[in-house]
Amino acid sequence: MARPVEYDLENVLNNAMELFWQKGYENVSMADLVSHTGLNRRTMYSLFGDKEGIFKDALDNYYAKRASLNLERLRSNPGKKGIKVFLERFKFINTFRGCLFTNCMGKSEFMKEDAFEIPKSFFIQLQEQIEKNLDEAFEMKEFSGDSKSMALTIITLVHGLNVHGKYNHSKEDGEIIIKNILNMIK
Amino acid sequence: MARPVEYDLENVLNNAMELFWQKGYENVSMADLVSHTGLNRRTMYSLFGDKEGIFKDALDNYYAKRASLNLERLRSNPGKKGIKVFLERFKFINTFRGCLFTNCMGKSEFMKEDAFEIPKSFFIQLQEQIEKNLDEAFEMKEFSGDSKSMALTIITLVHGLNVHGKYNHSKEDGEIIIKNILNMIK
DNA sequence: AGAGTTATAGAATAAATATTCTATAAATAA
DNA sequence: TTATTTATAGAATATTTATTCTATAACTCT
Repeated sequence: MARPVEYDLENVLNNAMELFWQKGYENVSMADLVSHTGLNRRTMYSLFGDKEGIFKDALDNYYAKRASLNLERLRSNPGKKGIKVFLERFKFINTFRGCLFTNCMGKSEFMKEDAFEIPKSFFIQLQEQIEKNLDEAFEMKEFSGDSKSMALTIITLVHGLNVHGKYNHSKEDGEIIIKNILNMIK
Repeated sequence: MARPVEYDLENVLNNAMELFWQKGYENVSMADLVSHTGLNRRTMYSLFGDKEGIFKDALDNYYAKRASLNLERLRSNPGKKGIKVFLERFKFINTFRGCLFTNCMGKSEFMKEDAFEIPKSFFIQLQEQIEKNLDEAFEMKEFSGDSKSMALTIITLVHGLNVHGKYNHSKEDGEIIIKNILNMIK
């Protein structure tokens, strides 16, 4: 019926996500988005409405394609194993650019926007899932202690790891902390 | 010799700092700075050069007036006591706006700028001082373990606390983590 | 008092950047 | 084929926001 699209939405969102991740919302211009996604300026607006629309869809994409994998890793490996698998992904993070979600907290008034619900609910789910894994670990005699408090400590260390990595580009530090966390679970 | 100033530099820097802290570098306009500092536009430029100059001086001010106090608390209270005093300040943070330094990582290319040295060296000093306090704690039989690894874990939890507080405005969470850290030192 | 110096006020300018507009192109269904 | 629909290209416009300019004010030293 109409001219077929030349872009791949998947690709467009991934490229936009990378830009926002690398530079932060306010430091990405529409010109950047146009040149890095290859998408036409006008098409951009008709697809996403405005810059904030692109941003929100990029966050959705990040959740769907990356962040939610962390939940999956925990769910599909019950008990301590899941936490180990989850944490070990951080060893392969070598760009030290932190977490897209957390980096975006710099966006003006972000915490009051709808889009903030995406990261917020993700971290709530993540913490709950870690707690669930710790409860399973308790059943499996791998852990004894307060699973709620330990889950909170773990999620805090994960946040901290993302920040520390930006100040100190040391791969060993990540490994040490991951090892320490796993040692705390016993 | 010349017309006397009407502003108070101390105040100007504090107000600028508050703005950058609250909104992030790119979301603060010169108009904001002018209206919130009460300083004249032109005077602003002659004092600081440009917006980045104001930002850099605000970071210096933050270090001099606030951040460095954390080092002092650790230094003046040897051993575990210092870590306790240092951590307990976080109980009184109820605005959940995170750490000015870390929030600024959203500034474009911040990590490649000179100003980045201010927070970077601060966190290095902080981690070293925590390690020193742990070594003292060891001498005082308050702690036995790897002070290097424990200092790294503590600094990471402090970073994490700042991030977690943004997602979850719970005062109890901070207290739980602080309690947990102190329990780890034994 | 008057010259010299720096501060202030707010308008004017300049630069960056989000958004819209004017064509034109490529497809399909009738 | 032709009408219709949506995509693309890139220029044009809007807006926002950093920076500079033109006066004018307030002080001190001679």
